[in-house]
Amino acid sequence: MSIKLGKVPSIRRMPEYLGILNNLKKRDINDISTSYFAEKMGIKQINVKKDLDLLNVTGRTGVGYRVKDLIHGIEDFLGWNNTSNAVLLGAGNLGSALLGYNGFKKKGLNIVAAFDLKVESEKEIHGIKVMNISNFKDIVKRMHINIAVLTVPGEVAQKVADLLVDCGITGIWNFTDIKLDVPGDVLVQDENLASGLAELSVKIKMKFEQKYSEK
Amino acid sequence: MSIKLGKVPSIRRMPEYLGILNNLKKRDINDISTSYFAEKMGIKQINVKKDLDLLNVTGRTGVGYRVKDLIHGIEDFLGWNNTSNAVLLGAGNLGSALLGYNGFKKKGLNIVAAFDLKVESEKEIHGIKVMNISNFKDIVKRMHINIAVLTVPGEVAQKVADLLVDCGITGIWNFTDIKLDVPGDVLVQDENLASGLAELSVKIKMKFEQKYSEK
DNA sequence: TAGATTGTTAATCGATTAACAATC
DNA sequence: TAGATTGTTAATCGATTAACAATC
Repeated sequence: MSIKLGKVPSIRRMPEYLGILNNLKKRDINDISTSYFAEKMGIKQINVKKDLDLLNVTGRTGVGYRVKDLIHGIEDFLGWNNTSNAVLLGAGNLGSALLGYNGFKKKGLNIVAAFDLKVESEKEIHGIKVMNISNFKDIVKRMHINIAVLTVPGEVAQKVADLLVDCGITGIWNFTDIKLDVPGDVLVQDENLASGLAELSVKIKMKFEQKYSEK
Repeated sequence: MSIKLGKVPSIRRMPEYLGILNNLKKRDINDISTSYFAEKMGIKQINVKKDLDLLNVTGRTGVGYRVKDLIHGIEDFLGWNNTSNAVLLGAGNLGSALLGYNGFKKKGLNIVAAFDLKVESEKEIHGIKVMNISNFKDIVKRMHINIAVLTVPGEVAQKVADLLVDCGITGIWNFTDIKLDVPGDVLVQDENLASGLAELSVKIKMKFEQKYSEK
């Protein structure tokens, strides 16, 4: 599906604003200006301004924005005010790590169950039930699941994705490095660790080369 | 440090090309065209063309590129042909998961040791030694460490980053959601899971709204 | 020769940045 | 009134896309 998103970089910055805002709230600070964010985040003030313009929030000229308004504005914008039920597929290293991450609920993601090909009898990891994948269809039918977090080994990723699609799941957060082949109405968000490492690698390489060309 | 990178999106796509290429190599396919990548990756052929133009590799008009040349070209471009030694800080859920990921070495990253605040006596996770962080300075001094993978809890992230800087480490792959405050010559690559989830959340929200406006 | 594909230059699009007016 | 900051429009920059020539 080709949804016209626009502003992807702005969207990706929103959680960082939210983190800063929640911190301010904790410290009972009620008003904040774009230049504060800019300084904290190491970006330009005008960039922050443009990002916040996407929200349905008005600031007060000469004063700034209300922290409370921005928090609501961003949660609204991201849809993090009403929680989505999610399942996790593949309770290996990475999957287990994600099950142990408590921050998801605050981010509108409620992992209700996990499934694995290898798990025989039901068990729990970090308080979340892990079942054999054969139970998947039943559970999904009973609950309203919006998102599947895919952390299975690459070799079975497509097969599991097919099952997800078959069960009517239309949002997949894909942590495998396989490019999934899914129908057009299924959303896939690829999370690729290697991209970040590639970026860092090139930066290091450039710094190194720069160092030696400076002599 | 403000290194002029240019082409960040292209750099981030390189690992995916590499994955496809290694697959082709395994299948003994020697030549490949840009349109093959485009189809596999769901992007435009001309986009692939431009990406490969960054490499020091020439194709043959009417035929395509040699798989072997592209693999070498990308590894060279990313600096993944000579391995960097790395340490990991914070052997919690995510840290342990990363220690268990075998793919890093192929990506030029060799995690030689891990450190944790809570670990008392030396132990091993996935075959990698985990020590108390008090041993950090000694170990780093003895080995040539280029990169620190930071997976500690947010509360101690800045403190640990200070230690890293103090020990002369100039490349940090930051998995915490804290914006680290480091000297200008230290490279920080932020890996922010929440950004991906934000993107997916907005897409899902838009799909939902679209669905109901279509009636 | 016809087809496929690289190589290269130009056009378009979108994100960032700049400039300045409006207003608390 | 002066200072700070939002609001808004225009300029710039970089990435993607288009077009076509060159060549195997």
